[in-house]
Amino acid sequence: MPKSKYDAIYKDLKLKIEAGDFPRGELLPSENSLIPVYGCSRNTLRRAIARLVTDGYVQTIQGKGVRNIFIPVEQTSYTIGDIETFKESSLRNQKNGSTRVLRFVELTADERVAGRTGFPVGSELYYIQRVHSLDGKPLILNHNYFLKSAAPGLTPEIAEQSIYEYLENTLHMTIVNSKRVITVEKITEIDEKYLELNVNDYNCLAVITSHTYNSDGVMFEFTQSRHRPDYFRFQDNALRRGNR
Amino acid sequence: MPKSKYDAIYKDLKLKIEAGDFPRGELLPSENSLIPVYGCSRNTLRRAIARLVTDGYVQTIQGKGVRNIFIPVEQTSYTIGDIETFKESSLRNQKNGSTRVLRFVELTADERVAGRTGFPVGSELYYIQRVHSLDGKPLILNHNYFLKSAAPGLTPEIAEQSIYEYLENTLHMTIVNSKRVITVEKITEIDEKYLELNVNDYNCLAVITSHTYNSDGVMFEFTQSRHRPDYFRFQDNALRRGNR
DNA sequence: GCCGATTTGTCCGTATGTATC
DNA sequence: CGATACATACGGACAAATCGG
Repeated sequence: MPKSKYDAIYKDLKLKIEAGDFPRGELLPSENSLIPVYGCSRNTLRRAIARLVTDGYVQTIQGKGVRNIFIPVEQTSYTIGDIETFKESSLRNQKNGSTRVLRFVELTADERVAGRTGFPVGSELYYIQRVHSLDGKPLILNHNYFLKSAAPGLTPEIAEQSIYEYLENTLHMTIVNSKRVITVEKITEIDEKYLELNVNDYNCLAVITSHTYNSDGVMFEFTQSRHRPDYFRFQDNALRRGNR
Repeated sequence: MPKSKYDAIYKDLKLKIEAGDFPRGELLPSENSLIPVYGCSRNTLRRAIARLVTDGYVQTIQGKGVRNIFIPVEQTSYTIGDIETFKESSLRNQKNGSTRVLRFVELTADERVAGRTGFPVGSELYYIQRVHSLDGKPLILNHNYFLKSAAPGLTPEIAEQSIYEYLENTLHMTIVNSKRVITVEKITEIDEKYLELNVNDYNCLAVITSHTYNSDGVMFEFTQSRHRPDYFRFQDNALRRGNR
């Protein structure tokens, strides 16, 4: 359900582009010709197009038009500049995702935990360790830390389903943004065990470290996601802004 | 030099935030109070703020205000959602970057090259192999393919300086966007040799594969950047758009 | 090279909706 | 409930780039 007019236009254009309704590499109909089609103002249409630009679907050239540069990509990619839960990603890829909870404990942040996560010393936290599998193959080992005061009532049962669903739908929390860092790290014995890896094969893996914020401005989650290197794929569309 | 009014406001607010002029975690002055400060319309101010949101500097909450969520980060990070050249990155980090050209050849894309790069079979290409070092330490091994028709006149001398500077300032090409994929791959003998790695230590590295487009809509560059795993850092700020 | 038509980029003012307090 | 703050939407004006005659 589109939450606004420009969002509806954005989604419609996106679908049409994905469906190949516009020739690849060519220009889309001009803004002025699309305005009557959608019955909107120019600003509204331009807002929809701006989103397509950041998605890497089109590029705009002043004086010429809007070029379709969409290329169908591997659907198996893990994430694309948006916050997406494992469950959402599984559904999008029409795969059979499953989650196993390895550990579920409550703890108080000491110096060591505080330094690692960024939570203040003394914070009451949930620490959850989970393995995400796709079609039965373990792909991701997750270490989650949730601030208990912001995400109260978490249980192992919820962790096995979807924590974000619980936070958003039951607690009505609004998740806003997530600062992520991707690095490559050495494999630990825990990784080796739960991701069924062999040091003699790959001896490192991809790690996504993220600090996630809600609309109260509190960092309520720290997560370290450890990904099997042979299945890890992270996509991005970068724009050149330069100093011009 | 700001290229527009909203860009000037964006840069000014960004600097003020980085300088700590606004209390961290608190709300910025409201839009209405900033409008007279900058002498602009509300739309223009909101456009500047929208950029700060995508940068992860602030978050906006309807009915409340704009919260400063800036956290100073490691400057050593390689890249942040923008296309940045190695030279620009070195300067930003105030490091002493240097580039060594290992190979510089012209070739015609055969089946194998075409499949790997995405250029059509028969394309005339430059193939350039380079090592980027920071403070004398080799960090990145680059395999660049440039479309000769779009980037004519490349030389090893240019490749040792900055190819993008040549493309943008001399050829007046406008670089628009770059589709990137990050993966983790096994080390090859070439990596081992030029990045001074040891298989017994790390046996894989971070790989950024990118397809870059100019304003003519032609993919003129394919590049594979192979990064030392112990120095690789990729930052990102993801926004939760969900389905709400 | 100039001119005019087309197309995107920037900016403004206003009105209305919605969430917070 | 009212005041405040951000979100959406509209319409208009002018600038800047592109392209064809």
